[in-house]
Amino acid sequence: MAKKITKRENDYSQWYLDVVREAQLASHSPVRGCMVIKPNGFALWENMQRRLDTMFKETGHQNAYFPLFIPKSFLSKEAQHVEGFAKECAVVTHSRLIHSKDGVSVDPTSKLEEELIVRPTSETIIWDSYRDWIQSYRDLPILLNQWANVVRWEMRTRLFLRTMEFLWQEGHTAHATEQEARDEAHRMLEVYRSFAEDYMAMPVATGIKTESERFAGALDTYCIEAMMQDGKALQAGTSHFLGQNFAKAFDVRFQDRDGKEKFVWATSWGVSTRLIGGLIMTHSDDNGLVLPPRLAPTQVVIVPIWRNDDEQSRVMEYGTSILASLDKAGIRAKLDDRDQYKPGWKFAQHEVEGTPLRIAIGPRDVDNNNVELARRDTMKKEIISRDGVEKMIPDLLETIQSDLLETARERTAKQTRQASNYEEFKNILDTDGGFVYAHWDGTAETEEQIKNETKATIRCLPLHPEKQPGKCIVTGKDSPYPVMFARSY
RNA sequence: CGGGAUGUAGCGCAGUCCGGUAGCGCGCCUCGUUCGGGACGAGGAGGUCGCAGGUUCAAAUCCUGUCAUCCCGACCA
Repeated sequence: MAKKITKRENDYSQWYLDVVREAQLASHSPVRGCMVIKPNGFALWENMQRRLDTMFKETGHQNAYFPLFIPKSFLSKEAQHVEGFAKECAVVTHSRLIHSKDGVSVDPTSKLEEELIVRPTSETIIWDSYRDWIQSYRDLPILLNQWANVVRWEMRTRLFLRTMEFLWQEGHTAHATEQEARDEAHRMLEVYRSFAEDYMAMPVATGIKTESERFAGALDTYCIEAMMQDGKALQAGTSHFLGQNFAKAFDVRFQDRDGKEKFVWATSWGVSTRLIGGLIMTHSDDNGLVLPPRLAPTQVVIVPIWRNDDEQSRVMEYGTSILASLDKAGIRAKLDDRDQYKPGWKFAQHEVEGTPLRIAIGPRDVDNNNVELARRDTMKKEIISRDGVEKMIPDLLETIQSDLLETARERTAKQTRQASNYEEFKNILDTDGGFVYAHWDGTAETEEQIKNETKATIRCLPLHPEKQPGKCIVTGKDSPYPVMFARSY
């Protein structure tokens, strides 16, 4: 079984690539650093998208769409923002090809007056529009989201975790008051936290980024951080309080109730296809992908078993009725009736693709009015009565969902440690990795030193710090509370 | 972008040192037997050896360049 997948303990990176390939989620494309998302992977993304989209709508947001191309001049309007993205932008300089000896080449006469940047994120082009949309406090708040692709010219890429082009959603909101904008940034962080935990079954730490880790152009960046099986952290989502930086850069003002003209307050927030990488590295095992039922494209697969035509028709009739029951119960179920594959092959295939539940039915089961039920997460099998299927399966799927979260929580808890001095800190990172809480003196210099010496960064500071004074593990200076470090993806 | 490794059929690999016109396993196609954990037999298809130059009578093999992937650094969601 699962002979094509490298064991995690042997080579975690290779295991990850093997799972992505064998579960047919994505493959490398002819374009460096870009990926082809295959139907299995995209179906998973669609389920994530659908749920997130609902959550955005429930919190009062609407979808819109802004252009892929951003005039170069827009990007230079917010100084911090430019600095953050300048090194990783794709630039469109020409608009035409001409025939040449080797096929086609760029027509030098088609050079653009103003070059266009392929969006690395859309703050600038959106705030340019907001200037026209906002005159009065009555026009606020604006609560928009867009589903889009963005491009960041990365040096080193990994499928889903870091690709040059990726799919994401970016929320961009405009508010009359600072408090309202801060509340929005927190509200969306909470949406991300509950999506990660309740749907992905991926426990996350929430917190606030240090100055050096925060989004270019933001005053505060809030994040959800997840711990992967190999002890490395993954930034899974961010929500930014942008203050009035973009309003000032794009001159977006409104007249308030008091008659005065004021700059608008802003937030932005996003999660990307990187979440799929997090999902894989949270639950999957040496047999392949493990998917949480709430997001799995197929929640239950029915594998029929037969030896001859007579058995085939009996088993298929039985399977079809079970499929109908599951459909009625609102379960995403599939009857795998492909005749060219044997049952054993199908078992292995659905296993590697992460289908949460498998029902196997053969002539014996038809005679006894039974089904064989197998859980992907625990690999345990049991025989149950067919009559209980439509009642039991939905409950079992929810059990799997909560078991996955619980297992991941326990693992993350084991991977979360305290370090009281620098030696211990380094030792934990070099042996087990994971989240390490330690005292820090609050300076960027110390943060930088720790990063250079240990490769660990401050993943986040607590949102609601409790006083727990101590001494910085590097400088010995006073620290009000420990902060969370980890090596990260 | 720097250091190391790798690139040969859809996937995994051998062949490269010592140049002589490409092979193995899985998968794929046909037929038959099979079918409760990746079936078996027989027959068959599939590769400009990552790409581009060069050396040579002759290049998967030697030389140069380039691209991609993996690992390690710098950068990042």
